[in-house]
Amino acid sequence: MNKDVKRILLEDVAREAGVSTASVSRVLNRAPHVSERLRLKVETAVDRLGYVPDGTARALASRRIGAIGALVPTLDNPVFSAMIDSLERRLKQYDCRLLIATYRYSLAEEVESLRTLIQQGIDGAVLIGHDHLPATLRLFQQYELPYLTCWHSEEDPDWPSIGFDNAAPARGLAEHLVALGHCNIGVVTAPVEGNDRARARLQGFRQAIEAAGHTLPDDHVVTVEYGIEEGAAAFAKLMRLAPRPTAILCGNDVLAFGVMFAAQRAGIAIPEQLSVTGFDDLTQARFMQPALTTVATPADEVGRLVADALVTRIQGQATPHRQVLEARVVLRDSTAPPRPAFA
Amino acid sequence: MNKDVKRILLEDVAREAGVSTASVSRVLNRAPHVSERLRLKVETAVDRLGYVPDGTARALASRRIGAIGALVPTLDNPVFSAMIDSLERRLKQYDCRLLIATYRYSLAEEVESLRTLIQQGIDGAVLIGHDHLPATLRLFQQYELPYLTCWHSEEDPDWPSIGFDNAAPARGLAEHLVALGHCNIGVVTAPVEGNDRARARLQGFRQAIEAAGHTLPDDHVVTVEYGIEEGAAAFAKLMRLAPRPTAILCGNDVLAFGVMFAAQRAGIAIPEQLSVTGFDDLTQARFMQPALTTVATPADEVGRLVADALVTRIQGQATPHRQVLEARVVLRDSTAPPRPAFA
DNA sequence: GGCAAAATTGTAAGCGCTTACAATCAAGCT
DNA sequence: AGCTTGATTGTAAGCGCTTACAATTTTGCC
Repeated sequence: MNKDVKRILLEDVAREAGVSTASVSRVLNRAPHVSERLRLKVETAVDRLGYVPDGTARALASRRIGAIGALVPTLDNPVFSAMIDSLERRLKQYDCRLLIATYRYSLAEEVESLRTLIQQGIDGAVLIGHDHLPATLRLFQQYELPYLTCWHSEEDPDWPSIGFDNAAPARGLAEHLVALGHCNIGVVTAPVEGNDRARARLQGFRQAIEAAGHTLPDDHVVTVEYGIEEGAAAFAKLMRLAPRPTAILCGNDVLAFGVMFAAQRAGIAIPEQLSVTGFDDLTQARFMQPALTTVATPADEVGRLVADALVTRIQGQATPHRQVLEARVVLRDSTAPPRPAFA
Repeated sequence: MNKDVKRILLEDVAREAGVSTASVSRVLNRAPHVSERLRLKVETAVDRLGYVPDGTARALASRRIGAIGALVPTLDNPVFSAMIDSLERRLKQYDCRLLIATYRYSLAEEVESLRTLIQQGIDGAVLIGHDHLPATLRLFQQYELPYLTCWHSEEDPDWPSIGFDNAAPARGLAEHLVALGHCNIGVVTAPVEGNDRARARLQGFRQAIEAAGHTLPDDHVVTVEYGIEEGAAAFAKLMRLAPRPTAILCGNDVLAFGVMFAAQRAGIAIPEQLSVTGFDDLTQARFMQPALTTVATPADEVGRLVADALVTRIQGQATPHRQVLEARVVLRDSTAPPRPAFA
């Protein structure tokens, strides 16, 4: 928007059409009680003049922005970029734009980013996960802003959500390993602080292992940042244990890829000598050698539903407080019974 | 922003501080000619009241938005999400937000998205690549909006750019294959229409091959959409040729992954029986078995520099019309001399 | 100390649109 | 025909901030 361009204003359209500015505004905003004749006159004038409404003035006068904010830990993670991608496409259908802010898994930065977004103007916001600072909630309340969380399924009156259960499929994965006969299982997890998804998955792993009468000692749980290298490093650490774990549960696919690559390099055969599982079902997972057993997360669906629900809420209508989608275990070829007493 | 919240206005701050609204505004906007005493009074009042300025009003009055738009083909591609990620982080340092719109490689949709962004308010925009419709340029000119393109290095007075040469490293890759002794080379490319990067890479491949006195027949060039599956399908198609190519140049890493996976599945050894190259150097590339020879693209650097340059331009200062960064061939283990007369 | 120039602060007019409310008009009744 | 009712359109007051311009204060200098 430039100050020295002589722009065509709503007022000009009104003059051209021989009607009041209010009428033009009504036509433009599809208000009820507008006669066909008026609409026609205005529409003719609009494209004769090539009028383009000014979004900032509209926002100020109407207290509506036409944009929502999305706060994600990072776009580097394909599950988030996939979700954002589908969210953005859907929002477009509602003439709603998308403001993105990342916070590198720092909840404090999340609050700050949210504050900025609100201040600059958004009609609503979506957050990832269930872990947030109290200040985040307060901002939403203070500004009476519609909001949603996603990617988890916690029941919480403060946080409406659209997501899936992270613990259950994690449990499923671990039960699968236990059923195959594994009793010495290692876990690679992302840092759980401020990351309820990672925490839920870890808990799911642990529950299933302990329910089967085995244990998950502290030294069998390796926490690393997100990344293939990090997964590889975690593998190395777990392989120093004696006896070596016969299976490794990973908090996400990327860590699993790292484990698999490192195992390959170390000459450890998957799944014969080591079973490995992931979580997310990135496209790559099916193509790994062997294909990775993991959990399929509905990234596209989450994005789409979040768009629908948030827009609905912004329009003042209610939407379900909690929508739980399915995240299903996908058994492939990276898991097998442990090798009989080799380790 | 909600209509029924009784919000604290700049006027309230002015009253509380016992100064005029103009003074408050000046302090808030770090204007020159403000005494220390005034600043102190205002700042005290601001945090006593917990005042938060209204972005929409500010935007309307000042004709500045505090946001830039980014138009990308898709966020599904990790190189773009990485670039956007770094762009967003850098913009945050300038107190500038990021609006994202995707257009699924449809230039017509790109124009429409840009129009929407402009209409709703942005201070500038960044586009991917050099291929755009004339209407896109016209929008920028009509609104006198600062803009930038990235991810390419074409010299063009209409399109300032920050990127890298796509053709040169592609040529480098092909020359490398030729030097190894390959003379029957296949190419897998993304659709080149509206995608100058893909086109430049393809041209680079062709130039090097023909410069070496070989040919690149039409049936040796397979065009597929982005995706691992698509890469695998392209592999299958190329392997139906007789004699089979001894090397495959891929337009990007993801296609190369697809080729590699399919080759593995087909029992064709890389690089012994088939050399493969990618483009982008995604993290995965180094971890493939064998590690993928590819081209490292400076996604983070592009994001950072785009933020810097765009903000500078928005402030009315000039920046270089064209910045060419380095995209370097990374030789790894997926290429080798062709097997002596086996095919 | 007195005056011009520079620095600081205040006044008030917008920025371009929406919308409450008032005014007008057509239609339906008795 | 006269009145009520509801649909349509117009009037004009903001939305909350910035900034040109005017007013005021301070500073520098002779």
